[in-house]
Amino acid sequence: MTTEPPARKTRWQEKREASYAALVDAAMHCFHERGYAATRVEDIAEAAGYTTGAFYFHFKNKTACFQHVIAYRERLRGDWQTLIDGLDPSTTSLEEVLVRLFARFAEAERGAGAWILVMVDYHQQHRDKADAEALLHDSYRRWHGQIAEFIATLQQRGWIPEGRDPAQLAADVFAYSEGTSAHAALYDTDRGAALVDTVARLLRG
Amino acid sequence: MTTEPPARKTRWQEKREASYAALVDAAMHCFHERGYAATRVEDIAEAAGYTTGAFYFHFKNKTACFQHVIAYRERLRGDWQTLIDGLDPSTTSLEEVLVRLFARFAEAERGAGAWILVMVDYHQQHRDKADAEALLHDSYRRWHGQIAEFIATLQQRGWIPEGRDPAQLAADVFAYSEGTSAHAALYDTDRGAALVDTVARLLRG
Amino acid sequence: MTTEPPARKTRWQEKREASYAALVDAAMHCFHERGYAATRVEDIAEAAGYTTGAFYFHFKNKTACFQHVIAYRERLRGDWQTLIDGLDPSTTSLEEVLVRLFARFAEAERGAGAWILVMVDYHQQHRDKADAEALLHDSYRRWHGQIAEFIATLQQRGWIPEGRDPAQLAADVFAYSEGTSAHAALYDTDRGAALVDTVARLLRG
Amino acid sequence: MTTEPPARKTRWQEKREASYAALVDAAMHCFHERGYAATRVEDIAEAAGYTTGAFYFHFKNKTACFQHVIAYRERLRGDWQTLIDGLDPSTTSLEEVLVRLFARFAEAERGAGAWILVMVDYHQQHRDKADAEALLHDSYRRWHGQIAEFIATLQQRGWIPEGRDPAQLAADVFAYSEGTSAHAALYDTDRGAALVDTVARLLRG
DNA sequence: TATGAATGAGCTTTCATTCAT
DNA sequence: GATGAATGAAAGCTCATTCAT
Repeated sequence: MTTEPPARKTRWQEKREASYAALVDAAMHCFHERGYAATRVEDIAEAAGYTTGAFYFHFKNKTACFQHVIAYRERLRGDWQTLIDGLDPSTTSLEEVLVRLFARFAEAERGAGAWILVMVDYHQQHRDKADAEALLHDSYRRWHGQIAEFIATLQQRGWIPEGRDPAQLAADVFAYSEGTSAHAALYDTDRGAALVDTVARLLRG
Repeated sequence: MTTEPPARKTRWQEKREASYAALVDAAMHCFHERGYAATRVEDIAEAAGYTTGAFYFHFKNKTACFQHVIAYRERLRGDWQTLIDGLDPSTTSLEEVLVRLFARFAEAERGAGAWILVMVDYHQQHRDKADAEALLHDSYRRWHGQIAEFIATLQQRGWIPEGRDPAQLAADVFAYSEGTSAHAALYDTDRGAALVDTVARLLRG
Repeated sequence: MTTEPPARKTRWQEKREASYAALVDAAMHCFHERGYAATRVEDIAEAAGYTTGAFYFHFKNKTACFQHVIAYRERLRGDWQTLIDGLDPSTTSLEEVLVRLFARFAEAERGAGAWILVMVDYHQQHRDKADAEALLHDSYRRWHGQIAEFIATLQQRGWIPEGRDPAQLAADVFAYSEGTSAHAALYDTDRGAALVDTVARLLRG
Repeated sequence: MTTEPPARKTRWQEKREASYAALVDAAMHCFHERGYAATRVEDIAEAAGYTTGAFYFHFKNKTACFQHVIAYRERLRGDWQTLIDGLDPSTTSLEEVLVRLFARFAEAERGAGAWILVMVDYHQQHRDKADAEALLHDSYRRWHGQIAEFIATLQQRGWIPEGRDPAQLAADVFAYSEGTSAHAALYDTDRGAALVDTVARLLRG
């Protein structure tokens, strides 16, 4: 009988979540297109169809918004490590696995790739603000952890030789991948060409 | 008879060159410490012992100043490719060469390393300004060209197997190196550890 | 037969009055703690256990709310002039009367003393808005009138000499009292010390 | 021979001091007319004939500007305590002294009287900012100290009976005076009427 | 050459108020 | 009666750049 109050609350909740989602997504794309510093709060709000007031209803400030974007990206990434479930080295080469993987990431990023640039931009604006930087570290740790796990699986399942430390391989592959991303964006370099090939070389040792 | 005017002119020139040099060097260090966007013109002038007026006497604007810093860094780098003149694979391992190389670069940078961060920062502030970006491309081309040349020499002199395209190897090594730099700065990651080792692996194929 | 509608109406009225009372009281305390300008409408609503919407149901705007607080304070003050009913100069000294009086006011204020600060704050935000200021004048007139009446009684009942104009004495005592309040708040001065003593001197002439 | 550099420096200095003086004076008048909170930085700059940028060249922020205004007012006040040098109780009554004194203060304030209102306003905006408040305390201490000294002189020179503590008398007179100022401004009360008379009563005990 | 006061556009953030539900 | 998401108009402050000297 008293189902109305909860229903009402849900309405607000839905509305709130919808506008929040729109803002976070808009923020991600604005940051991607213009960089962190050059993106004005108003740009984000406008891109989401709201005003700056709405922005500050959802986020304490621009920094906080960025941190929500980081979390959003992790959610988008999903559990990509299951990508090789059911695959086998005898039928699917390492290169093929990598091609699928990068394709998956590209798709999950929804057009907002080369994110390393945004991370650098954010970092440059928050030098020596310990808590703002801590977020970056945590984010890296999670990413890196997932990659290392995945590499360990590749080793166990016979795609690549065992022996090398998965954590180190993960750091290498991650750094190389982001280095090429950055160079492609900064220097108009061709990233795709050798990416898979070189990553495969790194992994095989 | 009229030896004074030229002498005076020289004095002025010297003074001018001295202040120019001080400003460019100060700019490099400021950009390194705070990033491009966060560095104020006054910071640079002050660090060099001058005022903003002097800055604008030497540079059209902040962007132009950055471009002079880029050129300055190239000058600092010098002709590092001669580093292996007189060395031999039989007495000096590839790893040793790389260690010396990175040491040399570190020294030439005068404490202003992880420059990739600054490049990204600059890039983010100049999106879609064709001429500002062109500078970056040129700068990359020169760097990359030198590295490729050096790698070709390593191949010819027997440090690494021939066969792979030096240009591609250069791109890979460069990207990997800068990726680790960025990760070290952003995520408080340990760069030195595997750097030489992984670069050697990349080069050896 | 139709006893329900009136009952219901009463319920609503009660509810309405309860929330109104809560809001006015919360407003008084917020204004006291943070000043008029620095108090946000949301602060008041929150302190009363409601939301801004409820606030605007009861008050046209922040200014109107303040005016209700003024009226509330007058109600709280009550008919303090009866405080000396039954007392006599032969058994109760002027100083004793004053001590009781200030104690009574302090109690009625419910912790929200030094109200002069809030009045000034409100006044500063409403310069040249005639109607907003008129409220202050009326409020003063009532306060001052009550004090003058009380002083006249003190004269008639023999606590203080007759002769001086009660209205002027009231203005003096009021101004002195509020001056010390303000100084105590602004300059961390000790108010209590000489208050009663000096007021007594003023009254005795 | 080399008198030019100092001369040049003086030029800048003069210019700087002129604009500083204009800004401080404009700030005082704006604060007086609109209160502290309601005065925008742009109002001050504009009133002085400059832009907000110039304002921030001279003051770190609005708070700092206010503090300079406080110092300015102390300078304006000058050494008013010498006002009775050469006067004598036998030829000049206490009331006459007070009239001259208040006239002197009114003149020194250059139209920016009832400053207590601005002080309250400032105080309300800086609650619990220890350093901002410390300034108020210091300012009070100096004012109060001067008044106490002056009252001691009045006692020694025979204008008022000795016996009462000059510090306490100073606190009383100061509080009363500012209380009437505030009431006059807030409640459109007539201040001048009894001011001198009541202050004299307070001083005579 | 170099100074440094001044400009002015731009950005982040706050908050009284509204309104559909 | 009450909710709370959203608006929009400020306001404080920063900083690249200019210019008279």
